[in-house]
Amino acid sequence: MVHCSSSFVYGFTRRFFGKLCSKTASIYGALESLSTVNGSTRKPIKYVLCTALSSCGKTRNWRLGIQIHAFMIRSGYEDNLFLCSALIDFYAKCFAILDAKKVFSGIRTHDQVSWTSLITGLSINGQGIGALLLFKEMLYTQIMPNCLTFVSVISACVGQSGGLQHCSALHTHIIKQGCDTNNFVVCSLIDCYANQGQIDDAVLLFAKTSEKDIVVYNSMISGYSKNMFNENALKLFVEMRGQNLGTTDHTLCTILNACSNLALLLQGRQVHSLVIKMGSERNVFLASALIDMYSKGGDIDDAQRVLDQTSEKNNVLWTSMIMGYAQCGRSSEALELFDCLLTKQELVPDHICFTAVLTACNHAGLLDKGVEYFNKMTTNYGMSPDIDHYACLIDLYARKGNLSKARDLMQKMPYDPNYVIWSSFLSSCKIYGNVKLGREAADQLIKMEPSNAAPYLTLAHVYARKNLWNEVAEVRRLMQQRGMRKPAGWSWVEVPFHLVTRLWDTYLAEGDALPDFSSFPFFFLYQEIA
DNA sequence: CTAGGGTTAG
Repeated sequence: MVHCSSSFVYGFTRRFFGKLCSKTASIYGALESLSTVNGSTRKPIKYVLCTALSSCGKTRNWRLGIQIHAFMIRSGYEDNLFLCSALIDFYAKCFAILDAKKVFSGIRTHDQVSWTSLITGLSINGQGIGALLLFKEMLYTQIMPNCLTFVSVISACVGQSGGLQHCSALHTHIIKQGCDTNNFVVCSLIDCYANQGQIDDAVLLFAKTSEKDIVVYNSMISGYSKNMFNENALKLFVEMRGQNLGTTDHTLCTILNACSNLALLLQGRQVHSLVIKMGSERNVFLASALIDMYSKGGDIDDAQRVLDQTSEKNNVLWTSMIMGYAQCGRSSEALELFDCLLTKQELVPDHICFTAVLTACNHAGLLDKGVEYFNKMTTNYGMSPDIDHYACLIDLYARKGNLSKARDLMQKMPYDPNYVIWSSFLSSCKIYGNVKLGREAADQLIKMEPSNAAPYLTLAHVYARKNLWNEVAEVRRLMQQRGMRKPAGWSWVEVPFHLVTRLWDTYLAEGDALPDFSSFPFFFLYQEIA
C-alpha cells in the first residue's frame, strides 16, 4: 500500500492510524505492522513516517508525533533529511519551536527544504524577526532560497516594524531570481503590501500577474477590504465571477467583510444565499462574517439567527454577537448574553470579548458596570487590560463628566493615549466646556495628525462654549495660516446678527456672563446636518 | 508518486 499515491497514504494515515494504534496497543506495533504489510522489504516505512509526521503537524497531534520521532530514532532514520524536515514542520506546527530548532541544528547537511521548514516554523510561531534573521543566514550558505522560502519569509514580514522595507528588498530578490511569476509568491507579496497599507503596490502586482487563480483574486479582494477600499473589493468580486474561476469560502468571507464595512445589508444577504448554495453554512469563518455583516447592517435578529444555526460555537462567534448587540445599542442584551455564557461556563472570555463587553457598557453609559467588568477582567481572569479596554473606561468617565478622572487614567495606564482616545476625550471636553483639557487634547491630536482639521474645529467649539470668541478667531487664523482644509460637511459661516443671539442661546451655559458683543467675530463653525 | 508554500472571522 505504501506504493500507492501519496494522497492515499495521507488519507490512510489519518483514517486508520488511530485504529491500528488501539489494536496493537502502541504506535510501535502500528508502525511495525505497517512496514511488514507489503512484504519483506522494510524500506517504505520512511515514506509512511514522513506522511504521518506531516498529518500530525496538520492536525496538531503532538502525542502521536513525538512517538513517531521516538520510532525514527529507534529505527535508525534519525539522520534522514526528509524525515528531519518533516519533524521540524511537525514541531513548529505544534508550537514546539525549540524542539524544531533542536532538530534543525542536528542536521549535518541542509537543503532548501530544511531551511525553509524552520523559517516557516519561526514565522508561524510569531517570531518574524527570527525568521528574517534565519533567512539572512541562509543567504550566506550555498543553498539558494526557492519560491517556497520566499513565501515564508514574506509572510514573516507581515506585522513587523520595517516590514515594508524588508518586503521591497525581498521583492527585488524575487524578480532577480525569476520567482515573481509564481502565484504563491504573488499572493504573499500582495498580502504583505496590503497589510502595510501599500495598496498601490499590491494593485500593480495584481495587474502584472497574467494567470491569476482563485487565491490571487482572494488576496487582492482581501487587500482592498483591509484598506477600506470596499467598493473595489466588490467590483473585483464581480469581475472574478465573470471569469468563471469559481469562489471559495475565503472569497465569500472577505466579501462579507466588505459588505459589513459598507453596511450593505441587501448585498450581504445575496452573499448569504451564495454561502447556502455552496453548502458552506457550517464554516465558522463564514458564520462569524455573516453575524458581523448582519449586525453592522442593522439586522441584529438575523445575526442571532445565524448564530443559532451554527452548531459549533466558539469565542469568535460569541464575541461577534456580543459586539453586535453592543453596537446596535442593545447593551443590556449584550451584557445578559455575556453573563449567561459565563454562568453556563460556555465561554472563557479573552481580551477581545472584554472589549465587546466594555463597548456595550460604554454605549449605554453604564459607568459602574464598566468599572465592574474592567476589574473582573484583571482580578478574576488575571488579564492585563490592553489599550482598547482603557479607551472604553476613559471614555465612560469622560462622557459622565468626570474629565479629571479620565485624564488621570490616561496618565496612569501603561500605554500612550492614541488618536481615538484623545479625540473622544476632546468631544467630552466640548460637551462639558473644559477649555484647559480640551486645548491639551487638541494639541495632542494636531501633533499626531497635522493635516486633520477636525480637532481645530472641535477646539473652536470648546472655546465657543465658554464664549472665548477671540480664541475661536485664533483657531480660524491658525487653520488658515497652516493651510488647513475644512473637512467635508463643515463650514465657516458668516453669522447674521439676529442669528448670533440664537447661537448664544445654544452655547450659553446657565449662569454664564453675557458675552461681549463687540468682540464677537460674526462667523462661526458649524457642522452641516446630513 | 517521501518534506516545506498562498487568501478567511470577533
